[in-house]
Amino acid sequence: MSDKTTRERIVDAADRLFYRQGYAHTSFTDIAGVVQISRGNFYHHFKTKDEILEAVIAFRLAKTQAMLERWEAEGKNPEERIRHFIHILVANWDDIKLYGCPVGTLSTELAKLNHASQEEAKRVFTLFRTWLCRQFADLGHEAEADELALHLLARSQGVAMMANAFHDRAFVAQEVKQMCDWVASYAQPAGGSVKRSGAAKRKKTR
Amino acid sequence: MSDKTTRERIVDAADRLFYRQGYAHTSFTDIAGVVQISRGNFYHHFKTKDEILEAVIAFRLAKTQAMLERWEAEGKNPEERIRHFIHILVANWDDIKLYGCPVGTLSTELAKLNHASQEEAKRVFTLFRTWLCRQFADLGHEAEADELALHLLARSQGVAMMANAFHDRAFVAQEVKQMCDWVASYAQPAGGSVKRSGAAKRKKTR
DNA sequence: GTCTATAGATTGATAGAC
DNA sequence: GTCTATCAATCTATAGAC
Repeated sequence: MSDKTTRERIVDAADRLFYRQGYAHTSFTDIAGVVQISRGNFYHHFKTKDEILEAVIAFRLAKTQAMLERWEAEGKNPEERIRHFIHILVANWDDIKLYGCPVGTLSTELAKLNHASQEEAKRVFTLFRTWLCRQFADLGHEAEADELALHLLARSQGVAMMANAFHDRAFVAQEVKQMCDWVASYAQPAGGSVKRSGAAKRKKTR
Repeated sequence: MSDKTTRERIVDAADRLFYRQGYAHTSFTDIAGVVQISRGNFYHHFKTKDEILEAVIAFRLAKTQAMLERWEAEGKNPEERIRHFIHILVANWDDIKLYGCPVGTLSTELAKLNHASQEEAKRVFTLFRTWLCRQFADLGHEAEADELALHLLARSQGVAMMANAFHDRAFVAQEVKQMCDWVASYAQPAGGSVKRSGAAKRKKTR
């Protein structure tokens, strides 16, 4: 931690503060307070506040990419890999409860600000989407892979939103289980007697 | 429009601006520009910016309540009423694409600001939740009604988030159809041969 | 009820000493 | 590379004339 460059420490602090307070509401004073440098010193590392945001987004993109590659290596099969994604909701419960999903909340905030970096921020979503898409394709559902990826992305975003609004951990756990079951229904050999549609139409009785 | 009181015009303008720009990023100057009054004149109607937010939230609660009562009266049965809810995503597509869901985005912003009115803002969610809960109960699913309401609320929030991020109208239409089909599966006489999963399944021991 | 003028604090950003 | 001092703009909020 102490061997990080000042620039890295600024990005680290800004990353956390943008997540917890929002971008617009986080000031140089806030970041300086965490990093323990003077406000003037900022401008040796970044010319504008927007540049800090760009660095934070690049940082998040890199972190996300690394995480997806880790899941890719660790998961024994696509189903297990997708479950890794779904379980973010459980693993990050404490943060999501308080601040929502970092990807979704930054995306919506920048959209409202009509910020120049909004498209770049949405690329974090695209990383997940593309990765999930490939997993579903590997499960043998090439034709609908992207559609399934978007569907799962939407559901996890919705659950994160409800978690933030209602702080109901049992609901999150239940939705996580449902999503895992839904993925499992796509991991079965296709073309059999098991039918599903969209969300998860039908599942065999247990 | 022109026969509205100045106070009402302020709340109207603030409502729209808070939605499109976010609360923190909307200034008195912005609102004054829309309402066409001087900044000083604000304080004759509201003591603080927070008071404007309170009025906006109260306004949204009243609007939502009225809308739910309209759906209640217009819908011939619970299934049709719930479809009214789902179709907000289609009816408000243009706004959602640009600014997301007004309920969800205000809720997450106030959570990040740790704003005093955050709980009040979340009550809009609760209005929908309670209303949906009663519809599912009327469909004969009392035991799991609240769970189903939360599930549907989460899904619509997730779809709104994806709509805002990817601007994919076809995806929204498809998800809307899936949600309607899902509701329909609960409108069938229970205990028959139609099986559903998703939120549907019997609640397990908890 | 609406205005102008302005206070007082904070914002993002700059200049220059060390 | 870090600091202090400071600028100009903007913010919420107040005071007082009309």
